[in-house]
Amino acid sequence: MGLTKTEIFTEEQNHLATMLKALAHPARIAILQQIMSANACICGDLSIELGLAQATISQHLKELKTAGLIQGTIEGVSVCYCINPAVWNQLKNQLGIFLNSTSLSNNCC
Amino acid sequence: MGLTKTEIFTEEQNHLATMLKALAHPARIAILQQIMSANACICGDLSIELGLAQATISQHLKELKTAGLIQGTIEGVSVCYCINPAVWNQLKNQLGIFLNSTSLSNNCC
DNA sequence: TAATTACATTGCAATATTACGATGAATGGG
DNA sequence: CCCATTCATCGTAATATTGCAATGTAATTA
Repeated sequence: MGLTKTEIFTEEQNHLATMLKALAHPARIAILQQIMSANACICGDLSIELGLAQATISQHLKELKTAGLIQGTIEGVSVCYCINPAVWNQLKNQLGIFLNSTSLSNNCC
Repeated sequence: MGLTKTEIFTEEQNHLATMLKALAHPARIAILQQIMSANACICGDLSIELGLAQATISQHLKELKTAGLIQGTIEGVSVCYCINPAVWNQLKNQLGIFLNSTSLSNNCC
């Protein structure tokens, strides 16, 4: 099938999964790290820096943008990308709750 | 191609991506939430609770186990799954560093 | 206006994921 | 030993992802 049964799960579960999926690729992690380390927009040299074709980088950027994690503004000929703070913080919170919802002291298995 | 160029990225980036990929499905999030809310091992009733076929749940559990996020021990006829605290904490740390490596005060885009 | 630069989009090919029925393997009860 | 229970694995179908060359689009420059 290859089709996730989203209707079975809660809005929250689906949303978190979507965000994590956007992060779950080394290229996208590298892109985000670049953007964050520049603390401002890194424009189009990501292709050279990461060693992936321009079309590939553009596609990854689109996925991150669709997830809402980054935003891009046109700056002359090039485009400037940076983190979307609202979505980023929201993810941080939701993920924090999820990852901390266990007391890691279970002597079960 | 459909084949990630892992050789281009750092060990850390690949590892984080692998962990996030394991989490990036609503069913696996739901499974982990169940396991955590029980604070101990939930065995095989996940299939009924989540409304997915037994084979599907088993496959998701395998992915979580392969990622190291959970561990399972045989308990008679059934199998008991619970969080692997070491890997879980390691992920929490690595993810925390990643998500906090930006000062969200950029007035860029 | 023509050429250049910077991205986006399209169209592929290769591979991965998701879901499930059917079947296999191991354990426990009778 | 036989059978039910529990879980894993296999096979398969539908769909998604990854990567890139080629091409399209919009703005800047000459």
